[in-house]
Amino acid sequence: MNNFLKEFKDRGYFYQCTNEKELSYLLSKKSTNAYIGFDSTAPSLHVGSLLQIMCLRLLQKHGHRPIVLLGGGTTRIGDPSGKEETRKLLSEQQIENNINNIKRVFKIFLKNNNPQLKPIFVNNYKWLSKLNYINFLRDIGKHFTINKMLTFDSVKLRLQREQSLSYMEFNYMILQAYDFYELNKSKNCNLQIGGSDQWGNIVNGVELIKRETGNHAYGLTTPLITLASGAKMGKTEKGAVWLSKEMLSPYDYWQFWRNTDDRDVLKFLKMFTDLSLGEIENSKNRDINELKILLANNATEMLHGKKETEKSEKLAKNTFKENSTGENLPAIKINNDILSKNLVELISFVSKGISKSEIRRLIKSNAIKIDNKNINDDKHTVDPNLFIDKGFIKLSIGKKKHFKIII
RNA sequence: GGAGGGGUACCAAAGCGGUCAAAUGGGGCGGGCUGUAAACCCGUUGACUUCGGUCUUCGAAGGUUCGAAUCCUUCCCCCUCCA
Repeated sequence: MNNFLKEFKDRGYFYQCTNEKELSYLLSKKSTNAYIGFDSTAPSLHVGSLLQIMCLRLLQKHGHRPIVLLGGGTTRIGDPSGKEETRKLLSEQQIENNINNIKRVFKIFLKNNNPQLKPIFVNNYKWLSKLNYINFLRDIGKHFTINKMLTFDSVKLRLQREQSLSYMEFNYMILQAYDFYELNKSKNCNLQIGGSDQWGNIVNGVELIKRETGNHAYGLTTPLITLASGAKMGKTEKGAVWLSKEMLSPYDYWQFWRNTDDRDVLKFLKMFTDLSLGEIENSKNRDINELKILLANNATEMLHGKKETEKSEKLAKNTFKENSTGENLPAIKINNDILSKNLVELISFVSKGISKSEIRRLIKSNAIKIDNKNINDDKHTVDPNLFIDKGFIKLSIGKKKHFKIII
């Protein structure tokens, strides 16, 4: 088997594939251009797309060239796959902004000095917006039968559930197939990768290419990752795990990985780090918490760089080490005025966004510590003398949030 | 176009004149256990509060009533069925 495909499988990226033999041969024979389309409905991608990004990275590592399609065209339509209801339509401006933000993530993950392997960015709006309806129906539409389209899961499920599926959405798969066809012609792209829910769309593209041009193109899908807990990956209590430091701080990103379920750690090391499979195999018996740190460090470094990663690791150590004095925590400056008021006011100032009622509740439920000492009186006023020795106090809210308070 | 069903807190879903800041479940938060995991247990989950209370919520706006999430009117939105 081709090296790329082998690693693809060994890392757990593989779900299914059209004509594996031929694809394997193609990938061994020459450098191939492959594309993945990304949804541009949000200003950033989140961890849910990370597996796809890792696929492109792996591709690049094996000497193939990634094409990133940021669907300005299809985002305007909305993919019905896996969606229970019609999605909200976005304005042109929003989509453009999203695309620009998302590009930055790829520039990080797919950075490469070899000009032959640099990612190619394409926006399908460029060609989709130029389509002429009549010509499109005649040239492309003739290859699609409604009979077949109705059998695709994305369509079937919506119909079964008696949920409305607009004609617009119904056309999504044709447009995605057309994208592949277009990229095959203009960028010599012979492979499309996607999540398992994209299978139908991808196969349509493969067939369209075959019929229109006689070329052989291939599709490869990745499994849907579910966590050991059964939940979908990528969402936490705090919302989506974004791949942008504006939307999720490097520290929180690090924490996301650090908090991986025991049962998922090895799987994630394979999927989301560059550590070689051999290395991972050898570390198997290491302490589980060490492995989580290894995972967090590798994953965070890939996205946010070494410096931010080291900072995050250090901050984590500081935060969770019992009785740490807290000097390395992020500092928050307050003034004497706030200090002279009670604790509720102080916390309210430090941790914006939580209500005073909530703070009172926290205080009553023993969640608040000052210099590691519990305070459960909501009328407590912080003694300014505490600042004398060290020049700051450590304020803890629950076990995971700690602040260094300076005057 | 016709007939019916529905919009309740983060989500799902009860309530159908006062005892409703609104059952229950999920999620969140906090505590316990522990390993920043899982599982489990407990508490909590509108805001403000001098802890006595006060104020604002049940699609929107009006109205009836001592009193409305609950009744009436108009409007907006969603869904199903028929055409």
